[in-house]
Amino acid sequence: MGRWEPNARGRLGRAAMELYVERGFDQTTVAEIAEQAGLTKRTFFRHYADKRDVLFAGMAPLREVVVRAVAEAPASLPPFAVVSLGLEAAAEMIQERPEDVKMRQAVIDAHLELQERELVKLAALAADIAAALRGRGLDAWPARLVAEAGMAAFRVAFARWIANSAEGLLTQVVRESMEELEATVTGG
Amino acid sequence: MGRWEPNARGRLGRAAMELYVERGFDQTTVAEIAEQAGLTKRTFFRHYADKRDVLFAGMAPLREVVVRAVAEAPASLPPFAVVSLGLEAAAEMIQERPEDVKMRQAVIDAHLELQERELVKLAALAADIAAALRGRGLDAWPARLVAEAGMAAFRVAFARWIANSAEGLLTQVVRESMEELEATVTGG
DNA sequence: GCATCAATGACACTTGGTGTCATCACCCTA
DNA sequence: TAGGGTGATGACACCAAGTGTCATTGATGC
Repeated sequence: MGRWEPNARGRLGRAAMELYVERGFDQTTVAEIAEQAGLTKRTFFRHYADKRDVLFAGMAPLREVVVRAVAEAPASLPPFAVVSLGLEAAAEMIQERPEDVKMRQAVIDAHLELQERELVKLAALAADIAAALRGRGLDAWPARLVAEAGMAAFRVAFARWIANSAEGLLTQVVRESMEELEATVTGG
Repeated sequence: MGRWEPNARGRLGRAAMELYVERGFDQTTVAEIAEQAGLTKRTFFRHYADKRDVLFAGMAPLREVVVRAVAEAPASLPPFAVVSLGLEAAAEMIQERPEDVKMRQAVIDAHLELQERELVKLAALAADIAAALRGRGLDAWPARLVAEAGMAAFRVAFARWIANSAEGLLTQVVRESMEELEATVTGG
């Protein structure tokens, strides 16, 4: 038993999510989050960079999974197929907890400032993918191009999956989105 | 001669840009901007939603140009070609003042919070394009998909144009980026 | 001249976020 | 077993972004 209750970060994160869902993101102050977690405002900012960071702290493992999938994809695969593989791996991870994901997304979709943060995080993910592609020998600009285009397809697939609960597995929607992109860009 | 100097909004915008360039975005307070423009902090927020808004207020005409180009494109053109046309129209507009654009972009690239805002603005532009495509009879999800993919190619082209001053006309870089996307997605 | 209106100023207030120092439990070592 | 780090937290002051509200002021229309 420590002087402090264990898992301060986890308590803060849970308290924040509860309040964000209950009363909305901007009707929640950091002081309230900290109080609910039995801590102080200052301590909140020691665990999370800012109020929005709570919603996006879980993306780190996602990045690892995607980058590994891209790096370990068969050398014979064309770049776009490699990106597709990586993003399907992400989809697999995401769809493990559909309810949590959808609740989180509802909070994000209700606040522009959270969508801003979401977009930079996804852009960072695209940059990671591009770096992994460069590691496979692809030139910098083509790598970035195919990574960003893949992320675009992924974003649309994710939105579609969120919007339509009967949509099935996210991996499947992502794969379809990739194929549809290929078809429509080719001249469909 | 009014009680107040004319063009308060313009003065605020110019003052803000000067200070952002001179000393950096977050070393500039709204009070300083207002003072330099001969106004008060409160008046700044009557003309701009927030400190970042100054950098993105000029995007409205861009949206109009792109949406019109998409709406008026020949009916026979496939969707991706239509998006390409729209974004080339945007490129044409942007490349009219290369120095201003590059200075503005240098400020944005130096601050993550500004990149956040840039990404939502571009996402909004993609949403506008998707809406224009729906107006041409395309279904919602494919419209969004091709609009987002086109914006991805545009973003990469723009970054490439900014990074390489000898790159020539932005319209040309955008067109090449679109073609490269098509080639690489098809299986290059 | 007089009422109205739009733009600005003045001012208080909330909140996010940071800097700084004190405190307290735990651990290691002599 | 005493004592000195160490790391996490609390306490507190502080700055700057952004908002609500009311007063002021010049222009405009009647």
